[in-house]
Amino acid sequence: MQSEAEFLAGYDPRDYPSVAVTVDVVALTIRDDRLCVLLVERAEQPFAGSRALPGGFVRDETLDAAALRELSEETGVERLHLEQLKTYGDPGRDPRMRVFSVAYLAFAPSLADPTAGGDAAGAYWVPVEQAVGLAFDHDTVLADGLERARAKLEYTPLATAFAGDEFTISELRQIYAAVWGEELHAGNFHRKVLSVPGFVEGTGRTASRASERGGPKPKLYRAGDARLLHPALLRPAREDDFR
Amino acid sequence: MQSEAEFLAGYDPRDYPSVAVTVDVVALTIRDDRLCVLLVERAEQPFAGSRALPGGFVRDETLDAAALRELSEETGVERLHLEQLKTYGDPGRDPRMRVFSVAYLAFAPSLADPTAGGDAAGAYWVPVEQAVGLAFDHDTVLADGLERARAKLEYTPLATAFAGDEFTISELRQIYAAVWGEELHAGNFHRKVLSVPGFVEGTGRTASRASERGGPKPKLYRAGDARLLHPALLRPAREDDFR
DNA sequence: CTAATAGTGTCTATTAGACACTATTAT
DNA sequence: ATAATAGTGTCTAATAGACACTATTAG
Repeated sequence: MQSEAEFLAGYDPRDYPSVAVTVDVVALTIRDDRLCVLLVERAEQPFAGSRALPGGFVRDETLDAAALRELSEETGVERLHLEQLKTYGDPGRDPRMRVFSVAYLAFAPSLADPTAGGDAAGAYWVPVEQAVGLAFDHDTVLADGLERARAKLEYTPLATAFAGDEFTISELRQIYAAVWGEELHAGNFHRKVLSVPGFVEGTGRTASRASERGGPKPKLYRAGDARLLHPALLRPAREDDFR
Repeated sequence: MQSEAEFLAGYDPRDYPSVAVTVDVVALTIRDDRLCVLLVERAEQPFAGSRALPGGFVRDETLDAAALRELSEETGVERLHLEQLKTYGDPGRDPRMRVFSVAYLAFAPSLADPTAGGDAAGAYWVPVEQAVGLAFDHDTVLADGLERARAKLEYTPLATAFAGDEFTISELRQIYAAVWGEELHAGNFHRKVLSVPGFVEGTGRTASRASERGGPKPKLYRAGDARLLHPALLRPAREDDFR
């Protein structure tokens, strides 16, 4: 039998049909209490002029690094949660060649408007309900990312990744409301968040100002050390989700 | 600006460095009340002679189809649950070239011993705790697959994918016990399963024989139409999982 | 007979959620 | 003053889990 070294010496990668691998990022943030996704306007073919998720070819780097790089090219990265979502590889999803796209999901605190960069003519945050008709199969990718985000808020403390370093319980509640698209009972939410060990920890400080329409000055919290919420913070059950 | 048609005519895929995409499958089943994973012994370089997850290069097909095909080559596929797990693409994870592996997770009912096929010298079911020292980064892939499987049993009815068409509540309980590695209280489990709408439905029939050590003849059930378990069937909480 | 299992009853502690209430602050 | 908010109290229904109990069957 051939040794591994002999095998590698005789191996020519060009014997195989050419494929490409890209990363695409579903980057989410909350702006004005609305869940928004980062879109770019494509300057290059294919789909020039269409809106798409930010992304690009993977270089000599890990997939995580590629996703972070593509995101950095569009927006100043601060604290950021980044996780792999799913890989899309149907033949024909890109007209150029066989392209596999590894999609990532990112949660970002509210940021300044992004700066266009790389091959994008422009980049901007768009409320998710207005993000339709995207290039490639990005409508599907976005839908999968939103479903993952909604589920993750239930059993992980990732909602804090949408907030700044310090936040109030009300701000956290508005994040949940924006992602889930449902109002949450303020009193019950407050008690629930504080009852989950490690979700948030008090800073001992208080906001310098109350909300625009009055009320006491709320206490400030920061993210705790829990990686999972136990018990979970379940979204209101809807019968038709189960069958 | 170039039209999309002009762009495609001048586009040569060979201008880009060559990469390959494979699928690897974490196929799980229950044998003798133990959770087992399907492994192959590699006949070809690299890692010839090592054990690995079954898998291979993606052809002109969807990723799902590739995973199903690779699995069929090793074992007779029956009812089977198949879902995408995660993509692994660190530079250097394959000594030949840049290889991205899209991992899949499969749940199968107990099957006959698999037949070796394709580039595998042999294929067999191995208890998961004995599946260590695998080729490539497959130890990591397996660990990720196991964690996903354990989590999915909590909030989906996928445990039924490990059972035959008809099964008893005790068989279902032993599936949970094997995947989670914990004994479950028989009485409470029984009541819980029947209380979740759509998890299982009665067949009206009864097993022809009781268990080996006596007891009443159990009723037979089949999988119901629920896609999610509500309320979920949570595994016993362990403090250190949360921080 | 003996021992194990299938399935049910009951009790307790925990939790989700509805509702109510007080104190505080912006306008 | 008015209205909205932060935070807490209380009650009810649902649930998880501990424990107990009966009936049934293999050996």
